[in-house]
Amino acid sequence: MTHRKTRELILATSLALFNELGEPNVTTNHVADEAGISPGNLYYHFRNREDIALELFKRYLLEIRPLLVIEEDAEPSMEDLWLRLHLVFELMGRYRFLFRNLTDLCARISNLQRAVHALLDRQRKALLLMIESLRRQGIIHIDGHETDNLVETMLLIITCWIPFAQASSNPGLADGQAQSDAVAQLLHLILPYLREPEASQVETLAHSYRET
Amino acid sequence: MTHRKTRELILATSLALFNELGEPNVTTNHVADEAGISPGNLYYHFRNREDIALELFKRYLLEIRPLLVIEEDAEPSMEDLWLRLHLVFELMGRYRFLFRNLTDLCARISNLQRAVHALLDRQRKALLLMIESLRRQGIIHIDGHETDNLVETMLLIITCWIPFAQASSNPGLADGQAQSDAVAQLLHLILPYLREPEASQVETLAHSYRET
DNA sequence: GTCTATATCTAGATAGAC
DNA sequence: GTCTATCTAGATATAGAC
Repeated sequence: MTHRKTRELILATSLALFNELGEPNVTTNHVADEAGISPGNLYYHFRNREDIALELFKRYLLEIRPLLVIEEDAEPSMEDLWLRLHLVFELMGRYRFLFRNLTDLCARISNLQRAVHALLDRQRKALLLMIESLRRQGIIHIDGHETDNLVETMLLIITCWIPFAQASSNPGLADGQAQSDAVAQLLHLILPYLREPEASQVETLAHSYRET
Repeated sequence: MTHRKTRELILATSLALFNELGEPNVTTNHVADEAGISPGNLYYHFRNREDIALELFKRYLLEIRPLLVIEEDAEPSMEDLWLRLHLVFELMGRYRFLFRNLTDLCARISNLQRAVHALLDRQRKALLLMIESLRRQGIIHIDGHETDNLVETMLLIITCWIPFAQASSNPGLADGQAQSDAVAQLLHLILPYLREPEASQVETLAHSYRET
């Protein structure tokens, strides 16, 4: 087996186990066992478990980054945004161990705190650009002060929908139901500020979304 | 030292350390050391660390319960609700280790998952009664379907504002700034549905709240 | 690159003296 | 009730053979 392949196997196995059991509850032995390699071999490829988690976080970053790019002069429709949100939440679900206990991970892995902070800022800016754009198009009607609060609440939901779904015993984290609920929740947040016909459209969309 | 007193000392010391460092990062030795007793003594009073965490959770339940009682026919003003929310968030701050990684705690401590689930239901009902009451008084204008979404989002913020504040590196968790931010965030959530003059009042309130 | 064997270390937990 | 001493288990991490 080539170097690259074993490394990838370890990462894939770790991701699956981390997501299922929570990263703190998965030992390196457990990962090695599940991957069908020896513990020693695992330590040939990674310095420790934090190293694995950090690599997985980097990959998450690589995948999320393009989803946060909002063109300054773009004029996205509500459907564009809905699609975007959907992709973000789907991605988060695939790396859900990261969000299950973000605080502890940050405390344990050096540099992660800063990276997470930067990511939050990036998301905040993307949301702001998004709202601004909708406002320019006249789709949404909201004043500047309210915008800040709306953005912060959206950010909270985006950051925390996974632990909340788990606390609520929402079983649909793997099959995508929890993701749909969270997207619907976000859409509902901006509903009061939307003009017609977008308001009705979003309401219908969010409703049908919850059903799936 | 009487039995009761040492037990209380262990609980108080554990709560402080759990809040500061996160429950998974605090060992029984650490607690004993900080409390100025021997590790053996700690195990005389508690079976293990989970036992301590569980006892702290029970005390949290005892304190939160009266705050969730909403009289069926009560007619609370916005200020009553604001005060109520403030008390709830202050209490949560004092037991913040519980919310820092609720998912892991539930996974590790048997029966906690069920208790947390019951607590969430109780909170959901209290929020619903609260909204219903405001609606009966004509203070708030919102249809039934929207109410469910609003309640669920409020519940998410209540459950997750602590990990979010930590992820955002909000340093004010101990001094109460994060609590104020969270209360303001909740108030803003119902703002679009409020009639005048309550809307303006709440806006002013939330604004001044963030300043403190 | 991968294995087996093992060293090290830490936290959880208990026994028995006082 | 509290202490000291200690045992155990389990996880991390390394050494050295293949």
